[in-house]
Amino acid sequence: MGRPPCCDKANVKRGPWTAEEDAKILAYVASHGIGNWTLVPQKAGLNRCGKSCRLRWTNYLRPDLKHDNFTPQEEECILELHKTIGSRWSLIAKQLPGRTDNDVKNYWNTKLKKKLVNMGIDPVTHKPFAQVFAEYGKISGLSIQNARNHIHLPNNTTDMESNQFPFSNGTPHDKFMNDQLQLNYSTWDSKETLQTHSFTQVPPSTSCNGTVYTYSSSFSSVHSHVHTMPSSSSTSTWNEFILGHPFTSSGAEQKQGIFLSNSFQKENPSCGEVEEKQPVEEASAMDSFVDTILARDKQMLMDFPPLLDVYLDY
DNA sequence: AAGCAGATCAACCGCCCACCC
DNA sequence: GGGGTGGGCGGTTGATCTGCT
Repeated sequence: MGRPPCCDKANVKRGPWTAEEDAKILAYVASHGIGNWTLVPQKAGLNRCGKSCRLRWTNYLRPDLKHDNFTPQEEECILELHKTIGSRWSLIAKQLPGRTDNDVKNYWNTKLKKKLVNMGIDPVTHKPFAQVFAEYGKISGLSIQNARNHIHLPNNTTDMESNQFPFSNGTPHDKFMNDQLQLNYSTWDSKETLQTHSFTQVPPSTSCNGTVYTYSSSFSSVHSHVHTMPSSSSTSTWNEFILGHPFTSSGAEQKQGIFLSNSFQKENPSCGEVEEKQPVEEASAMDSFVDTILARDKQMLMDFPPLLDVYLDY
């Protein structure tokens, strides 16, 4: 038995708000303030769901909202924060005065995601597609070339033209990656060095109120990295490691209280709580995670030999 | 000018969590 | 401690706008 609906959906108005309804919300908030939204429709004389009233207020009517286009500086903030904490739109929006989570989310989905894709960067991981594909092979225990064979990375156009796509779990991200693979295969070459990207800090003239981050791409070789990971003798648990990892969303969430209040905010008091610029090593963070998973997997197989007979396919 | 496709964004949905009793 | 509730959140939908043919 689920939770009862917050209102009688059959008898409340839905869809676009009229100026008259907006005026009622504004008048109500002006005299009563914000809070107890379930009572707002009744008290304000609106035939709307309370939740809908709250959304209308927070996303549109709030006097402190900006309704103009996103600035390049705001864009850089969003990119940097999304790279660090993922699609935590409300957290990102809090760093952008006058913007709502809905604004940021829409801007990301309609503009920034495409922009990254055009740059050859996977908007989910913020890593070059080539690197993501390479890691897919790595997770499967395959070399890049074998990965290409295993997941049908394109040696030539025929694979792609025959619609054999590697990401086949049916998740939205898989579908997206397949789409991007299709879009990018013609220029991709596994022998080519992999593309990495990083933020370059530009002297603080404008900014997300201070520091400008230029999202740039460059071609370079991919290096393996030595990573910290929980050893079998470590007192920390695997779960703690994952939770504590700054580039997993949960880890970022845990740490946001720390990094969001540190140096960046000092330098950028209003845009504020953005992580200090990370150097190129950041791009390897996901490598670290993947490598660690693989190492742990290996350890498990050693600990539990019967599992050696089981084919583990991620 | 009409029709269509893609882009945009306001609004909704449903889940989750913190808070209160 | 546990259940109920309000509010917050991320994902999704769909109406409208815009540009192209």
